[in-house]
Amino acid sequence: MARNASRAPSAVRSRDAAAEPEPVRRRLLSEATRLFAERGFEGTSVQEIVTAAGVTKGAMYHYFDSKDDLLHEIYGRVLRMQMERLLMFADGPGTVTERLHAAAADVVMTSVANLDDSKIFFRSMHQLAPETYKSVRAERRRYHERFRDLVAEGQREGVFRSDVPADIVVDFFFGSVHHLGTWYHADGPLSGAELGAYFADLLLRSIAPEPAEAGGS
Amino acid sequence: MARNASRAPSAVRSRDAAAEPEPVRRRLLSEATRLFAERGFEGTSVQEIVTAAGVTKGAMYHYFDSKDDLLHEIYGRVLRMQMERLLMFADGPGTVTERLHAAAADVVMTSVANLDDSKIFFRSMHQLAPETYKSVRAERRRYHERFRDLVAEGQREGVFRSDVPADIVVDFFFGSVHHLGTWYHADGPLSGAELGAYFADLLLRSIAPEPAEAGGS
DNA sequence: GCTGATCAACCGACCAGTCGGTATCCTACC
DNA sequence: GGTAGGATACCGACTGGTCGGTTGATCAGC
Repeated sequence: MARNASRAPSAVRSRDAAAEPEPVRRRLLSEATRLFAERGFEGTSVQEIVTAAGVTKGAMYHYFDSKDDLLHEIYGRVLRMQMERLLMFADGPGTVTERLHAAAADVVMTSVANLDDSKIFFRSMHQLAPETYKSVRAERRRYHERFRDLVAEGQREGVFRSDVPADIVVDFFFGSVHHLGTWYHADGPLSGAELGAYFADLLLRSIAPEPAEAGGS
Repeated sequence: MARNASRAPSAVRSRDAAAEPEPVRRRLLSEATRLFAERGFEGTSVQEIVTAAGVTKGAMYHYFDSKDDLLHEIYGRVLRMQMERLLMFADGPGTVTERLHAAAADVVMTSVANLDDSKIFFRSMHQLAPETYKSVRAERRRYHERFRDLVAEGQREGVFRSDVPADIVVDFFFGSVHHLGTWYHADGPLSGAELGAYFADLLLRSIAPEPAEAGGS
């Protein structure tokens, strides 16, 4: 399994660390990510991936069960990272408005920082085997639910409007986030942080309560 | 024998329109749309498409230059329809707020009414040949630009906030729209019209100017 | 000298596109 | 009103090539 993936056998193994900055498994993952983002999952052959990583198919099938498994691993990494960061903000300090703003801006920033992952996610997810596909969707759903709970919390407190279901707000917002891969360019005039600020701002404004508007229940 | 697939030709060709509800070309397009949405472009073989349409490959290559061309035709139909509807609202009567709201709600409704097209669009666009890809993107850009001009018009009039660039507002909104295909289900509790109303409302609110807040120019 | 890591050659399945052929219809001229 | 001749619509076997995955051999470190 992923035995050597995490820890570098510092001493003898690869004596010159610079010669092989990434172990084979990791190199396969990052090259596959790049190629899948560029040409799609079906448009990339296993041969292209292993050539890019400087190994042969035998090495790839030593570390991964299948091409499908490779894609699944890419998804797993992204999902774990995003969930971890969301929890950090959602369960952190501050008002619900501040926490939602921070989480929203953060997911935009990490999405543009890992734009290849964003491109792959929705373009290739349906290529996974049905079972794998389901597990990825389930994890994705858990993420959305935590985000939705944050919105619902603000609605209960009365700091967000309640006349739009929290689920719809979340789908609305994440549609925008997930589509960054189709138009954002890192070499454009807009940094990830700036874009995150804009997006978080648009989200918060769209669910801000009416300031005047007499009435309530 | 696929001869019996379409009953008509025996007597008087297909003067009786009901005998063959869809001509071959149209049947190929609609079956291809369904299958591309279900399995992706690369995941669908030409053989599967023609079998579903009840014809053979010869028929498909009689009407289309290539598998690529088939996808291009699907895109062309969608793009023409959407642009036509956008212009109807954007150049129609009403205040800029009313026109933007109507256009936004409409594009959501037509997207869920043709959900297969939505699914295909961003999942398979990059599979097109480079030249075809460019022309589709160019037409898509023209659509976005018209929408952006509508937002910019409201900003100039002062009925929308100007502290978020109109381009970003449009990318934000269309991200949400384009992702409907990944989560919306026609048999869910939410009709296309309801969803359109919610989305258009979220958009309009996100760019509504500060009501109180002394000072704006 | 065993074990995990990696290689190179290979295989069966599949796929987009081609091509020679057939059936039906349209037009025009007799 | 019969028919020749061209055009249109469609068939289905075939081809050249690619792809995911397998296998037996080899290499390097303990």
